[in-house]
Amino acid sequence: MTDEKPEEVLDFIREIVADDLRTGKHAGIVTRFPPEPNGYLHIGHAKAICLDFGVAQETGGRCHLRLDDTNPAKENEEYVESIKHDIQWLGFDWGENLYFASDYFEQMYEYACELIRNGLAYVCDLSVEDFKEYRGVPTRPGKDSPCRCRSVEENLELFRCMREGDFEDGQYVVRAKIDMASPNIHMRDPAIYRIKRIHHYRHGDKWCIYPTYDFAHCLEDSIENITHSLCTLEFEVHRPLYDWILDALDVYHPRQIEFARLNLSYTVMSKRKLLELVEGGHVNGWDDPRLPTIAGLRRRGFTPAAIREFCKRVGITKFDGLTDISLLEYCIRDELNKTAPRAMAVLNPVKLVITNYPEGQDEELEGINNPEDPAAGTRVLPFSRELYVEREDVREEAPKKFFRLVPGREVRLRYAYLVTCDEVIKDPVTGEVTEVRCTYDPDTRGGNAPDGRKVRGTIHWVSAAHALDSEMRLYDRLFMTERPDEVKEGEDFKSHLNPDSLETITAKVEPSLRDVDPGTRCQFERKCYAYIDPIDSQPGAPVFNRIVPLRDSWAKIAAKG
RNA sequence: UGCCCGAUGGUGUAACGGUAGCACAGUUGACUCUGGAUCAAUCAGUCUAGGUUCAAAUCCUAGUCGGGCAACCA
Repeated sequence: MTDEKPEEVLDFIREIVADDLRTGKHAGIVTRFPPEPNGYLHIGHAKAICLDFGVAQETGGRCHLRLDDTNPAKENEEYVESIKHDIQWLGFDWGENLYFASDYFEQMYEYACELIRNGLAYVCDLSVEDFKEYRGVPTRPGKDSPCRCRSVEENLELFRCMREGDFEDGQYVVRAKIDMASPNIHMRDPAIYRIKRIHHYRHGDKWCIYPTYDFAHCLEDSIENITHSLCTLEFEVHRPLYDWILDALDVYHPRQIEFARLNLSYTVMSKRKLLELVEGGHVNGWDDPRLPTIAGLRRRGFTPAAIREFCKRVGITKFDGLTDISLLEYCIRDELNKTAPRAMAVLNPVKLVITNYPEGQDEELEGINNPEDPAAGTRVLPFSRELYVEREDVREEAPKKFFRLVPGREVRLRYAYLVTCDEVIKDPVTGEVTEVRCTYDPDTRGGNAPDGRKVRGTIHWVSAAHALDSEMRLYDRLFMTERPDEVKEGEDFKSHLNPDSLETITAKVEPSLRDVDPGTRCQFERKCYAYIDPIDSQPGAPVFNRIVPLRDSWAKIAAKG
């Protein structure tokens, strides 16, 4: 018998990396995660983070966190801090390797000068409209800017003046001199420096010219000695430019490799749309638990491990697909099933009275904290004559396969007693069930029948006198359609918002939860996994966020009729 | 209409010229003091057409479909 582990399957990027190590192309691996600090990170970034930091970790290399802050118009410190926090929370560490693209501005300026000196860049004064006009369209070649033949000296001087602030925004731009007829638009003399009199959140007004992404990014990678520059598919067409600039400057040349970004069903992932949801008040901030932001998932109660596991299961390819949100839900359930202590909470309560239980009597029963983890121990559950049970667990009439409270049937109260339902009392006017009356079998304390009779149904309950009233937020998917991005003429993605994505209720919760620390998770048996909101909870008054419902196979049976 | 990229069950992926496998979702059954979990079974796939080869998901060509590219955004 061999117990060789099946070799972990490598995705195509890890294969390239492994090859480069094997052939000695690189002695060590250096990757980077380069977010622009203009928004909060979301689960799509988590995929990239797991890849960038993961590859480094697995190969004993390092991964830089680099804030790609080359456009001060939308960037700020709040975003920088949130990004750092989210990455750390996810479980990754950049160590000493925290960098800012803006710290390379002086070097980049020099590089641009070098390009100019080598006749590979020029200062152009075409207006934005003319710039577009000259660029042409994908199917038609562009034409050379009249500025293309400006002398090196003049270019250098103009560029210096640009930096000095002698010109208006947009008056001049520096362009790489490549090929206006290239079938790749990005090679048609792309802008590499523009004038923007905008206060930079880190460098104040030191600069009024800023490098563009295409010019800056490859140089950032080069300066940091990145070996593998991993990015998403939309940058594929930029790669020739990435390569051109590094070759033109004859500097260290990392390899850019593109992979598919993550798309998740029933949500949106673009920064612009997330911003719109936040600013439009459709959600309550960047950490709204309905959002796919890292902050939102954290607030919802997801764990870093579950998110990492999800990213691992999604894999890395060049296929731009749509991942089913149920995979994410599976990952968190899978973890929490093993780790989350159980508790009882009645979300939609109806009173149950045990008519043969002595009035005024109390007793303490023992509940198992986690059947999946004996080490989690047990806890005390107060029991009394009047309880709350779930309204949906009560029916006046029901098919045989409904193993719950129906007159004449016996069910088990979890960890308590077997009770027989005698009567379902309804409001004569509304027809709503107001109370369930049962009799209990005193010999079944703990829930076991001494005569060994089988009872199929077990339901959860909370003692009415001991119950804690707690706010609970029931979250559902933010959008009603699988691909909210796909909209009909005249619609926008917001028209697919789910109006019932948040329902706030007051639940009856077992008293053991009263003083549990905010930030902990539990499973409400038969209902859901929940997270004690660390922000809104007060001492003695926990507020619960439903992370995800438990799988509910009864719902499927019931739905089929 | 130009260029780049992609295509394997419903979904996400593996197979690196030699038996199409895994996971999620679905379905069925077993078990169960959570209609949870677990276990078992099951459904279901190589975009199309040519070519190369003893042998093609894999290599080649063409087509089809999908994605990306025309910010002085990243």
